[in-house]
Formats: sequence, structure tokens, C-alpha cells
Amino acid sequence: MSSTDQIITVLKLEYLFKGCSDDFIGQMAAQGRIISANKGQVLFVSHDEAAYFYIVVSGWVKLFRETLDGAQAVVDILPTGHMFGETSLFENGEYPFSAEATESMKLLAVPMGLLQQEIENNPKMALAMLSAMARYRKHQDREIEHRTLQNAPQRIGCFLLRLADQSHEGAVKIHLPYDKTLLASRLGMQPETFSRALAKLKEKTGIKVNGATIEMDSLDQLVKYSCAACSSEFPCNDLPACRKVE
Amino acid sequence: MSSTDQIITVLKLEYLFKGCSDDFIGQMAAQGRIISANKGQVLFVSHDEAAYFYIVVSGWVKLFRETLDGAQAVVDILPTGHMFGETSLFENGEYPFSAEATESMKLLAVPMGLLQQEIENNPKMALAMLSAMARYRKHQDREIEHRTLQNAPQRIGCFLLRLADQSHEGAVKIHLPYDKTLLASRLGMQPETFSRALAKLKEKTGIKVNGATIEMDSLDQLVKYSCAACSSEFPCNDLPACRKVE
DNA sequence: CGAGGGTTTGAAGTGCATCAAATAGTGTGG
DNA sequence: CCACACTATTTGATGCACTTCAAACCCTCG
Repeated sequence: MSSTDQIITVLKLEYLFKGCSDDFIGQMAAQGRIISANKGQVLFVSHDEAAYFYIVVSGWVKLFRETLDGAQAVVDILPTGHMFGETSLFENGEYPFSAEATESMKLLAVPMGLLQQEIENNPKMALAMLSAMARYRKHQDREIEHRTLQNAPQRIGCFLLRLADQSHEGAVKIHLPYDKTLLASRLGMQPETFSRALAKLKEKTGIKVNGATIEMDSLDQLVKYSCAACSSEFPCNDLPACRKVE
Repeated sequence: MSSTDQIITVLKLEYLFKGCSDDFIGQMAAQGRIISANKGQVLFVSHDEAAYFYIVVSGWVKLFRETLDGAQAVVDILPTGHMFGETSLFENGEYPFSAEATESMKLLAVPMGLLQQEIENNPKMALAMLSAMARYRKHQDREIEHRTLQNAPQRIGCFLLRLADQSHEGAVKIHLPYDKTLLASRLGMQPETFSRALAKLKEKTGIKVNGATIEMDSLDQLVKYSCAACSSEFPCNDLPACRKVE
């Protein structure tokens, strides 16, 4: 498979580009370039001029903001196939957060102008973008709610549920997507709290924890425990914690 | 002024409709109707079919979600001139939250189909909508950050700053827009916590509190205290806590 | 084997919630 | 204009959740 073909494959993973013309996808593939980044490498910082938007090709990206104090708020952690930085189109051309590689990884960088043109010239693309924004908004809404209403063990349970196949009946085996310290920050808690909260979740729901692998006889207990403090009805993985990549 | 003229005036307050054609505004005015609601009256609940979007004509609307437990998370509290419910266009046609009047108030209800058509048929409107969504997203992003990084007194200080004219030098007088209990829920804390946190803020920054009126010699102390735990640079009222109505 | 990061555990402290009760404020009818 | 009813706000006491700091443990990888 040629490099361009690879790029096209990656682009098609992104929700926003599902219905795009081959022509536009081709243009992005032609102008986009693959970047490698090592663990801890900062891709850009908040307020940088947003010349590119990115798609994760492999590995994980941490999006975050920092205060004067040096405290850090993790905005999101994105897996393969996810786009980021594209919202700068509507934010006076600056990135609204910083981005850092959490391990050795690859990214696709595509010039922002290309997307901007397409949105301005192709009404369908504008609608698709609206749809993507709405999706993101829903995600953020739920995030605020979870941080407000769920305690630490419940947030972990909720994350596990969104990691699992919710339509599956019976025994379930889940593997945490990245290390526990990172996951703790993603869920807005300290690593120590995560550790203790996971132990509590185990005690409350009977899940079996073995390193990064978690098993249970069924999702029921977890649903009962975590979903009580959430406004969404259970089968809720219209917004998975982490998109599966086929 | 005729009723229709009044409606037009209200519609033009909303950011999204600033650049709209008179024709479209006229259509909305013709099909929209003014609704009165009393304190505590529920306008719609989460998952209701979204037939209308609304604009606040007078008074305040509380948007919130509720869990199975009965706990409530306040999404936002909107003043005159603000629109809500319009995002259901992209959320499978259901409202993503419940809405309640916080006092006797008036609303304008406009059929959703009208907005949908305009967005689908008028590329300019789609772009305007994108811009509005991005604005909202930014607002939510900041909200998550504040809840994560700021403590209760800092959140209050930050709210006050966004209520004030940040370009103004010297003494400042601020009036809280609604009652303290509601404000507490807006900031994600209990009324008791709000009371104590405001006292602490007073002690730390030297502001003078008298009922719902707050005065200070300058914003400096407040900025120093609250903005330390925020990633945005100080003059930050691109996203006011509460839009001023001229 | 040893270094280093990830993870867990312990002890102590902070912040916010909760429950209970006092106080201030507001609007009402007399 | 006053007393009452009712709500908003404050204050006190206590408990729980999460953080912080410190240290131990564990696992992996050179």
C-alpha cells in the first residue's frame, strides 16, 4: 500500500470525513504529512497559531490546558482515527489547548486552510462539521455532568462501561487503553485516588482486576452502581470512552 | 410597537441571528409565539421531542439534567436574548436537558423546522451556526476547566470578573444577576458552600459584600486570586458570565 | 541485577457536603 | 404600619471524599 493510500485509510477513520468526496480526501492526503512524535513531546501549545489540524495515526494524544499555577486540566485523550485542532477554525485561529504525545506515535497533519475552504464552499461539509461539533458538545456536556455528579469510583465504572460492548450479554473482559496514571488524569483525579477508587469499585461491584485487565460476569452490577449517578439511560455508548478501530 | 416588532427586537439580540436576512427574521417572528411561564414551571424535560427552540424574552431560564438518584446538574442559566434548545437539531431531535423558569418570565418559541430549513438551504446560516456552536463549545470547555482547577471561592471570583467590565479601571460595583442559591447551583456548589466561599473571597481580596451588591476598589485583587487557577489570560470576557442587554 | 517508572498503601490534611438551626429579608393581610 | 408566613441566607458541627506527601512495592527492560 502506498503512503498516500495509508493516509487515505486514516482519514476515512474520522467521523467527519465519512461522507466526503474522494476528491477532497485525495487533496488532504496529498497535502497532509505524517509526523512522528516521542513520548512527552509537545505538538503545540495553547494559543499557538493553528496552521494544521491533526489526526492520530497511532498511539495516543493528550489534550490539556495549564494554569499560571502550573496545574493541568486534561481536556481529552484521543486514540487512532481521531481529529483535533480543527475547532481553531472558529476560535480566532489559535489552538484552544496544548497537545502532547503520550508515547511514541504517528500523526497526520493537514493544513487548516484546506478544511476551511471545503467548509465554506461545500454546504454538505458545513453540515457535517455541524454534526461533528454537536457530537463533541454532547461529549463535553456529559463530561461536566460526570465531574459534578459522579464520585471517583462511579466515574471509573462509567468509563469501563463505555469501553465495553454494551449490547453484549454475559461475561466481559476489558483492557484499559492506556496507563492508570494517564487514565486518572483523564477522569479528573489523582493516581492515588484512582487506585483506591478502583479498589472500591471492585468491592462494590465484584469486578476482577488484574493489572490493566478487568473482568466481570456481566455489566449489570457496574450499570447499577455507576449509572445511578448519571442522567443518561444505560445503553449509552453513542459516545464511547475510546473509539474502537476496526 | 407591534407584537411582531417586539419579537423581531428579541430575535436580533441573539448572537446567531445578527447577520440574518430580514426575510428569515420575519418568518421566525411570524411563526414564533410568546409564552409566559411562572417560577418553577418546567418548559420541557430532557428527551422530549424538540419541536421548538426558544429565546428568553425576560427573566431567567435554568437548564439542567437529573440523574436516577434525583441529583441535579445545572447546565446553564440564561438571561434575556439567549437561545436554547436549538442544538436538538443535531441530537436526534430530542432536548438534551430540561428547562425551568426561575421566576415569572416570557419566552419566544420558534418552530425548529424553520431553523433547520434555513441551515440546510442557506450556507451562510450554516456557517453562522458553526460559529455559534464553537462559541458554546468554548464556554463548556472553560466550564470543565473551572470545575476541575478552581476551588469554590475562586469560581465565585471568576464569575464576578466575567460579570464586570474588564476594561474598566478603578472602583467597580457589581450586582448579582439572580439569587445566591441559584448562583451556587450554576457554579456547582451548595448554597452553604457559596455563602462561606464568598466570605473567604471577601477576606482574601478585600471586596465589599452587601447583599447582592459587591464593590471593590479595583479588579486587581480578584484577578490575582481567581485567574491564577485558570488557563485563560485575564481580559477574558469574550465569554461573559451573563450577556449584557442594551 | 539494578534503575526507573508505574502502582499501591499509609497517614494526615483540606475542601466541600450535609444536617440542623438561627437570622435576615420580603411580601402579605390585617 | 405592624405581625406573620415564608423564603433566602448565614452559621455551626460533623462527616466523607479527595488530595497531598511519603514510602513501599512491583514490573519491565537494559
